[in-house]
Parts: sequence; structure tokens; C-alpha cells
Amino acid sequence: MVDDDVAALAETFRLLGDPNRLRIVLSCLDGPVGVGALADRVGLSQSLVSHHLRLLRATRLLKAGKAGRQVFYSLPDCHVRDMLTNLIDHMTEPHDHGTDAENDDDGRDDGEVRLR
Amino acid sequence: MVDDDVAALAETFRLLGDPNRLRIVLSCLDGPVGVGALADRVGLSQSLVSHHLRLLRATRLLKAGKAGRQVFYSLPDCHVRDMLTNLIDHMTEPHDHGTDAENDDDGRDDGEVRLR
DNA sequence: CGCATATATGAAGACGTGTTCATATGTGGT
DNA sequence: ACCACATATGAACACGTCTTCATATATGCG
Repeated sequence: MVDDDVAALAETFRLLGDPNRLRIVLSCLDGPVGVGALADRVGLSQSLVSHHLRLLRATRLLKAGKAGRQVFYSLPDCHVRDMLTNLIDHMTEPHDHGTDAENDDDGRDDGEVRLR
Repeated sequence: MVDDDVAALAETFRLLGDPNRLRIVLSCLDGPVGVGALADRVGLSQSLVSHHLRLLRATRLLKAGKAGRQVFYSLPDCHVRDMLTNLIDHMTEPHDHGTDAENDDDGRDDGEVRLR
């Protein structure tokens, strides 16, 4: 995987890393939503939503469709939806210590932050 | 989905949104890697890698296992890997614009009409 | 026990970015 | 045409955070 692909991938992740932007994407899971309705649902100003939508569109995390003077946004393909559900699964998953080749001798392998 | 879950989800995405951190995670795809080896592979200082690893550990994007005086990092479960492959698939997927030849790196309005 | 190795932590600065306000563009109705 | 509505854009600021440098902690070896 080339350096440039990693950057693009990171950029996509970065966009989803903002809570407001993520809420915008999640609000589009049910189907196409207009910009005004989006602003209402996530409780943000129309301007801010539009700014975010521009970025989400650029990375193709959302696609836009016009109908009259309204613009509806929705998910472009199933990968985005699958990825979201995957990460949600990951977070709701209970601590599972699965297959780790390297095991420490004292048996405490949890990634908890140690304070002195 | 509650507000707090969205924040946690966004935080996880945010961590993957940094190219260096993403490279660190990707470098762990093949199996457990020590911190020093990671720093070498991604070309970052040991200190910086450690800083990033702390965050990745906290969100359980990576898990740590000690072996002697070395600490090996690896993916905690398959969801992280699946999510990565999903988004990679999304990016490598051809854009469904048919014969449209607009430039793509600019967030321009694509004018596609798609209603529910 | 000291010393070298391996990783973690703390503080500070440079940089990016999310947000707001104001304004522009586009679209339909009367 | 004008006006009301819907969305997009631009500039500026406040804020976070990625990075570096220095140092601390932990572990194994002779």
C-alpha cells in the first residue's frame, strides 16, 4: 500500500472523526435527507452542515442528489455502512483476549494505562 | 444511538484519521510488532510512536502484549481489520457516474439526481 | 548492584481545523 | 421581474493536537 493511499484513507477517517460530521453521516443511514432536515436533526447551523457536507462529498462518504431546489444526501455504497457497523461492533464487543502469539510471563496482557 | 456512543465512535475514527497513526495500525496487520520495529517501519521517532500507541491502546484499536522488556502491539479483534478493508474497498470502488468525466478531487456538485 | 536497552511520559510550540458571521449563488413561485 | 426559500462559500478566530526535546520508568544482563 502506497504512501498516497494511506493519506487518502486517513483523510476519510479524519472526516468521520468529528462528532458533528459523524452524526451527519449517521443521519443519512435511513435514506436521502435534505440539508435543512439534516441541520435540524443534528442541531447545527445550516452553514456548518453545508461546510461539512462539502468535505464528506469530496471523500465520497456521502453523495448528493438534487430535487428542485433541495439537495438530498445519502450513502454512496454499502461499504460505508458496513464499515460503520463493523466499528460499532468492535466498540460494543466485550474485552476479548484472543489469539496473541507473544504472551507475557506474568499473564497480565491488558492494554491498560499504567501509572507509576 | 446515544450521544455518548457517537462521541466514542468519532474518537476512534479520529485516531485513525492521522496518517502516522494509521500507518502504525496498518503495520500491525501482519502480526504483533514491537515498538522499536514500529518506529523503524513507519519512520517516526520512538517517542512519537509511543505517544500514538497510548491513544490507540486506549481506544482498543491496538492491544499490547509484553515479552521480556519488549512490548508487542497487534489488532485486538477482526472488526478493526474488516473495517479497514471495507473502507479500502470503498475508496478503490469506481465512482458510479457512468460516462461523467468531471474531476473528482474537487468537491464539486455532481448534479446526480437520486430520490428515495 | 550498576549499566544498557526498551518503552513511556511531560511540557511547550507550531500548525491545522471546526465554528461563526456575513454573503453569494441558485431555484421556484406569484 | 421580483421575492422567498434552500444551499453554498469566504474570511477570521478560538481551540485542539501533532510533534519534538528532555526525562522517567521498567526490565534484563554481566
